[in-house]
Amino acid sequence: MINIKENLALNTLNHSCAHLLAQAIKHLYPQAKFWVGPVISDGFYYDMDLGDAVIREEDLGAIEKEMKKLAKDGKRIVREELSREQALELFADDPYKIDLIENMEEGEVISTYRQGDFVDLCRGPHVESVKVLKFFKLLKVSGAYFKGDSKNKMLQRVYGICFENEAELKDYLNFLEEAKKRDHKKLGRELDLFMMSEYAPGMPFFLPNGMILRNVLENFWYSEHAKEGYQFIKSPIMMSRALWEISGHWENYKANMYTSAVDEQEYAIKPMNCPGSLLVFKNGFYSYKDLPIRMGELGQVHRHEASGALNGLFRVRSFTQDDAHIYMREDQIEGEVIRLIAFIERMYAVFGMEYRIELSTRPEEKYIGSIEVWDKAEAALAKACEAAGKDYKVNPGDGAFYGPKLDFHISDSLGREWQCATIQLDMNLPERFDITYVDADQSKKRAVMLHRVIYGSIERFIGILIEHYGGAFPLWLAPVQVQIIPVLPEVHSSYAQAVKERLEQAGIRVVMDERNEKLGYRLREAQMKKIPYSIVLGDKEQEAESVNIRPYNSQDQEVLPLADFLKKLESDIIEHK
RNA sequence: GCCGUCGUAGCUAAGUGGUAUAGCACUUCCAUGGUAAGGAAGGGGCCGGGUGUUCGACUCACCUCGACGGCACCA
Repeated sequence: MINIKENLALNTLNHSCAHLLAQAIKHLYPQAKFWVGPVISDGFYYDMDLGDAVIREEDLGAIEKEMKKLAKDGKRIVREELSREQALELFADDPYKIDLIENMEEGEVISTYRQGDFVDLCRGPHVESVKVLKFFKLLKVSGAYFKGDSKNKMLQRVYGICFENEAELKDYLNFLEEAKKRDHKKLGRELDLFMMSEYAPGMPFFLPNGMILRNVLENFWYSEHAKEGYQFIKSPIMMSRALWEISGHWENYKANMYTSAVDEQEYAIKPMNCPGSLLVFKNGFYSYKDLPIRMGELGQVHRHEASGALNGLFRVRSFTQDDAHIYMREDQIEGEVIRLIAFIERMYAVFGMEYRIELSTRPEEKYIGSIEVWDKAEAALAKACEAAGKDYKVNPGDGAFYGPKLDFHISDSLGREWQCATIQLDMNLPERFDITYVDADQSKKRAVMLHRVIYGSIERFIGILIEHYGGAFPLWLAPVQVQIIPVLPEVHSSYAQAVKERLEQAGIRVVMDERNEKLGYRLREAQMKKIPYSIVLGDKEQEAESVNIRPYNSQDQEVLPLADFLKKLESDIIEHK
């Protein structure tokens, strides 16, 4: 996917288009005061204060029209440089621009760009003339906090995007169309995967079809983790306040926790799985030879996320982390992380997903532990990436307060990125829970702890998969794998039933549609449900003990002996096709 | 939480100050079909919830719940 911000020509074009937007808005809403209008990866936006006026989605057409008119006029875009005093005078009636000017570094060149009757404070660069701004589209409106701070007043933001030619714009609009078609909320309803209820906002209900998908993913997860030497646990959903005080969640995370009083004791529903895992580790007694201990848990957590943050399966209040905590010696960090990177890569490859890694390092101010330990931990993560032959981008200061982390961003079939897997070193909880092992010299040593997830959250990952595959799941994941359609239900049902049982015995998820409907009608439904294989059974098939197969989204028909078809299904499923 | 939009049948939507429509789905009947919709009849609604204005509210106002697009949040 194209990143407008990183493409110099498109960046400039979009930046100029933001100015054109502001100019058009100034014409239509003369009271408008402007804050900033930067370029982003998907175009540009401009933040503004319109007083009491409100721009709605339906007003965008009129603004676009004004923009086209101005672009056609073809005014040149002229750069002017001026002194601080001149700038303050020029924007005297605009408190937002004054704010910008006053926050500029002493000695910084102050420049403006003028096009006809509109002038804006700006570093540039810009295109020569508004004439080249032809292929743009205003996309959405929203509120946005002044300076991005929720304590501040909310401004209005208009988003748009601009391209160099018609075809590129069209491609982009098609991409938006396609993304909309794949919306997991829509497909989740159409394919009966999950539902939401106003009685449990942000807490998805899995329907039978979605439950199959989920079970397949979980079973795959368990078996792959078993191969990697993981042990599995299940810790309670609800634990006493005393535990959360030890972990620090009571102090730092209480606002997002669901709590309840039981027998006059306070309890909290777990927002994270680590404390439960730590209790299990402490329940044992480990020698240096036992480490690393890899302790996995598909743990359901609840977090009271802000109402406005909820979004289908992507952001929920109840979700299941495919969590694991690895307890080890300091000298094992690098090897363990290398192993994890390979493991994560293997898991994602099954879904045909590429990924890139970001390394987040020690925060500037709020962090625990010594700089030496941080440096060591960061170096271990970086070294592991290098040893694994993986490029990574450093996010300075973006680590958690308790340790540095590696984040994995996967890209789906539309090129959109999602942060899923994460590997986090934790220098905090082992202290708080006094996690130790016995070393070779009989002394107690502090164990190092790693948190990691691969799917991230099962719910969210399912949402991503739905959009990634557009609801057309590969055979091994599909809730229904084969739809059997007897040509004449009354005549061919017994053969169809025999085929169904044969497939079921082999563990294939199969349904039969013996409704009294036309063949074309039933076939159409099977296609709309995106079932990988529709098989049609009539006289010919019955006589030859064969099946007539039509794969999803294909016009092709193939006739195979039943036994061959079954063999093909079984091997494809094993290979996660 | 904030800004904006929205909430009518299982789904997608239309609609008006006088208790409501369509398509798909569903049920029944007819049609007995070979690769994307055969025909007919029928059932189905606290018009998200509450309060108010009104002779009368699905429609107007206010409150509330929920959803969606962003913002903030995602230690």
